[in-house]
Amino acid sequence: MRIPRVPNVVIRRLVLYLRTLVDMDIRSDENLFISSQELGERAGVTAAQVRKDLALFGEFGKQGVGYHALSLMRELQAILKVDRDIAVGLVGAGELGMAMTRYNIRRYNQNPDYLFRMAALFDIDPEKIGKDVEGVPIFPVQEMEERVRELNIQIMTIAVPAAVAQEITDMVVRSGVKAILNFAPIKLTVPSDVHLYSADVSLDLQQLAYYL
Amino acid sequence: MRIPRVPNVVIRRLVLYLRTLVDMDIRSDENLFISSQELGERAGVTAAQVRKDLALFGEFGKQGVGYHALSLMRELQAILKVDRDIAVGLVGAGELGMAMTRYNIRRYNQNPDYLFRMAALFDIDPEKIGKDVEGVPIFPVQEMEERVRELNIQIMTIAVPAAVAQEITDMVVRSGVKAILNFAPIKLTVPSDVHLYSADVSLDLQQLAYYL
DNA sequence: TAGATTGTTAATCGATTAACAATC
DNA sequence: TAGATTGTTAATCGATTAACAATC
Repeated sequence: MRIPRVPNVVIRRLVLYLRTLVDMDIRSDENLFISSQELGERAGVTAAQVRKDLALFGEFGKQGVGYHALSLMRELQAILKVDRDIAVGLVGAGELGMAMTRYNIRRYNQNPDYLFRMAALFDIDPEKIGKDVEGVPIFPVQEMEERVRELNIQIMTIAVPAAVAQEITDMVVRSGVKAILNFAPIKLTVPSDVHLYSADVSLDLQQLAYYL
Repeated sequence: MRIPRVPNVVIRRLVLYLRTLVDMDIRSDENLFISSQELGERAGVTAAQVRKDLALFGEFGKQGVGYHALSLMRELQAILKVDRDIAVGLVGAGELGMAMTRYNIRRYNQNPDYLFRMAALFDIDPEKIGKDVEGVPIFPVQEMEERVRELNIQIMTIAVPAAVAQEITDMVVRSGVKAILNFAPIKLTVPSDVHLYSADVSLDLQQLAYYL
């Protein structure tokens, strides 16, 4: 099936639908069907939107009945590519980086559907290098290229100070990683074939302040 | 001046413009003017968009010259209400919560333009209650309503496990806080007069996986 | 004055919602 | 069969971009 260019917002919503299904504990009922109406309500979007989004990728529903919940969950996992193990790296083993890493590891261990596996941390501090966080080794940033290849790291998380974030990003790009999740509060520049998403707590806080 | 309903995306961009100006270190030149063209380039949006966004709130520019950088910065701070001290609370003094708190405190101490002041943490763990994180006290969640009033907490950050996040949110709402930043990976429901923004790392990671 | 850049209107683009024939 | 709900087309809505007169 030919998939047209998919807007970013649609992907964001697919992730939401998937999480809604996962949280519903649908495995308890093998034969559960869910309508676009109900899925929409639970995810916080309209029924029409749900149908439109899903229709972009195929025909997953049955008229008069709805969507087979378990199948839809599997389909969404496949579309979003979260049905396979994904090795994740993190640069900057500071407070935030450590917290993120532990958080991720915990989810990975507790939830068999959560396949983001922390594979390596990178830092410049000689004090930290060689140590590990719950079994995840800390390597010197100089070894990034080598380790990315060796461990097949597909997503790199950046949690370094803003001042060095661009420099580190360039390194990550050179190491061949095509997807970056950035926590540094600064605008990063990457080549067009690299996908960057920036999560910035201080932007979020400032945004909220407007509504006070 | 009458301000029309402002779309959320515009607020998001205003925050971006403000940060761009702050990062430019414009204080070194009292008389610096910046064009919508340049500001747009630095922030990653078109010049027309910059002008349109700003025009929603007033006329800040000068034809043929551009915007007085320092004045624009002050205007944006006022519009976004980040020109005054804002007391922030956090529920869930776990790993992530602690990391966020320390991160915020550090920024507050280092940057005189960053006015989000961590005022209190809340937790249920008797081990943690009574202790403090870099001077910020940890209170029992039961005292939330009282402490919010006493400390004039305006934004509450939620960093508790997903399982109790809605329950805690209801408490936050009862305590009178009108702006919530949520880190728990779950859809929360709040009354329409409460502003909620959810930052979810696992959603971000899943979204990135699609582009692999 | 000449050149540059704003604020704003009009044109375009894209995304959401409504509606309904098809069909389980 | 009757009722329900899909997939999809058409209508609506909103946001972005282009263009340009006003003016510093």
